[in-house]
Amino acid sequence: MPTTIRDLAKQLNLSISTVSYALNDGPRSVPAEVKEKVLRLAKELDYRPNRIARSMVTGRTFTIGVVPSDQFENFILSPFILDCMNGIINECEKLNYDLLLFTRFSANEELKVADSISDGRVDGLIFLAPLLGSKLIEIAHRRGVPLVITHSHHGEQYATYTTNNFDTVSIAVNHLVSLGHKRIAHVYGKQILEDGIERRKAFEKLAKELQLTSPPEWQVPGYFTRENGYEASLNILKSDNIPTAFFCSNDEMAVGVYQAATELGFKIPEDISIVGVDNGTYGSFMNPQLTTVSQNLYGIAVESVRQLSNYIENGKEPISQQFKSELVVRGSTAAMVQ
Amino acid sequence: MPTTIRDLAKQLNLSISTVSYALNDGPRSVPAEVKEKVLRLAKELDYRPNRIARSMVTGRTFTIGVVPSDQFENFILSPFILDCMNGIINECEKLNYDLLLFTRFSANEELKVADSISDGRVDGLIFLAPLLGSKLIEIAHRRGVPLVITHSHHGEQYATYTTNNFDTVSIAVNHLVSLGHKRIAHVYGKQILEDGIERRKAFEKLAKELQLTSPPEWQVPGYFTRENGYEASLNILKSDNIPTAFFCSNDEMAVGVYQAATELGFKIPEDISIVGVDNGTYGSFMNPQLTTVSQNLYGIAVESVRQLSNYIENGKEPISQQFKSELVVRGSTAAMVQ
DNA sequence: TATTATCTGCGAAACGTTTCGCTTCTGGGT
DNA sequence: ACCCAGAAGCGAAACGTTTCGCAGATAATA
Repeated sequence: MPTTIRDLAKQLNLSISTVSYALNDGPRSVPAEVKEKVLRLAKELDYRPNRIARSMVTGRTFTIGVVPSDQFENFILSPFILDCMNGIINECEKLNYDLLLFTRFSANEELKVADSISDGRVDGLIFLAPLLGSKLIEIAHRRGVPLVITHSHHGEQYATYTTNNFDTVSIAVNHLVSLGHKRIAHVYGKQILEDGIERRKAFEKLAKELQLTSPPEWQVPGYFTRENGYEASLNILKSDNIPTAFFCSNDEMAVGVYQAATELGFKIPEDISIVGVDNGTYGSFMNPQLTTVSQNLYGIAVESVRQLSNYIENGKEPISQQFKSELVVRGSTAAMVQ
Repeated sequence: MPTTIRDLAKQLNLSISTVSYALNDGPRSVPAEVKEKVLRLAKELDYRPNRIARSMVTGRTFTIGVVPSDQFENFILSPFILDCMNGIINECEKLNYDLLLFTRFSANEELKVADSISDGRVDGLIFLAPLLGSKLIEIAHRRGVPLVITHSHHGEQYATYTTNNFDTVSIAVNHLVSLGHKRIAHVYGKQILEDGIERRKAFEKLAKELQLTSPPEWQVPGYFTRENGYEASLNILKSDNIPTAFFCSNDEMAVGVYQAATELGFKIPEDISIVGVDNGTYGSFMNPQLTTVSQNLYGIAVESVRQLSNYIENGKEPISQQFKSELVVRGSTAAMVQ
């Protein structure tokens, strides 16, 4: 029972089309007085256009869909996602898009989810760090939904916004090496996420090249979560063979290492140096503040929205981009004392 | 050019209505063979119903709108919001709703935002800790959009999901008192948010009742952000009159106090005890882990979604609820040593 | 004055569904 | 043999917009 354009037309003895032109300032002109009359009545009757009906005919929704990585409850809105979302949200606000957050990521219903993200409710999709095996992207692409991907590649045909993981790891490890560390452990991330896999490979390569001491038992899975980072590092720190530094494939796991270290009486950075990856906002919450490699999560998010929108609006193909990582030295790393 | 129901009908020499009944299993029956035929072709042609068109006729969107507090860039997706959103998202997944995140909260465009949240795209709205002066709620209500409010009241007519702020503060302060603290500072939150105002009043009342030492210069604005919490507490800690404990109206400000204290060489909790409010997930990231009063952010979010959905689906009026606060003792508080 | 543009405005189609009202057919019960 | 219920299926209305094709009136051009 909200006011419709038909109500306005009837009360003013005008045709629907004329009213529509008046309300939208086009695509045809209407005399100023008519327009004023229409707008006045519209205001009086609290008329607001039904977006669903408009979408029906225009095919546009002015909504962008965000598809977070499926399958991991903790990943839904992790601190990592928080920073991505902040960028997406702010840019969407600027570009006048709203955001449809897809919440049904249960892996066992992949086909349902696929239908859900391509049922006409969004103008385009942003995939946030999708899992490697996920078929969602391929399906959405085949169905002609404009899309971009962050923090993962998925083949040449997609526009992706990423950082170079080898550089990222290299920056972190070289920072530690420059401080005199040679005995370095690696808490690595999920091996079904591109970042997890690549960073692990990078660390292995660098360990060899730089002749680090990092036996297999020092390279442990933290699955990108604080809890697992804690457990994995606890085992190492309890053993009789202890590294002088930890490289963690993301900041959250670094938090876990902080806890394990503190619990066992190690001082950071005096006894143990720790480096993370991401530079999430909460890294500066930590005590001491975390040394990390910035991924520019915010910037990546912003750029992906921009390119997606530019494609939707102007048909300009989005261009993949690789962002630079950057060392952020804070309080969790220190030079070795012999 | 996606397949439509009309395409299916044409290819099968059936009417549109019959195809619709077959696809939806009702509301009328179709013979098993016909149904099978339809479903097979639908699959073959990758048919999926257009949700926009369906919404057009059913009036339902199976989407819930989330309206974060307007006006504060930092508040968009603060750690506080993170925990709320986690609850909302998980419950929406269960109940098969998707989430429309309204990102256009610029206060100067309040009317536009009002139109945006009531233009037919959502079945209902959740307001997250709305500002006290915001007219959005009233407008949406008047327009007949089902809505619930978290972390704020806005008059009897609304369903609200909150905690008792007096209890919350009382729990925190009494914890400190029981540890022997009498000299307590308060870093308070935004005074345009109900929680900010009420907690401040509660602290003032309690300070009087419990005969605490807490001069005006120890009651400082932190605006619910880390940065401001840092600055406000830094001033106090630099003065020659120093409290033995800080009560912070949320966890984020407590982080700021941690930093100020650490920077000036105070040890937590040996020199200074700190209590926060919220029990956000990142509280346990801190070192030492933060003693705080749990607000059950997650539970509040879940319940608000449930009630909203129950209203949408079954017309059952949502019932306001006040949640219990709970002390979470961790490492940032300790007994006074004389 | 005759001819063309330009301005107003209307009616109707279209977007892709759901669902109501009808008609026709089938089969079971008297 | 007759009646009636139920099944099967169709056509069309409806949801609320946008926009195209027309037509009549008015103004500008020759």
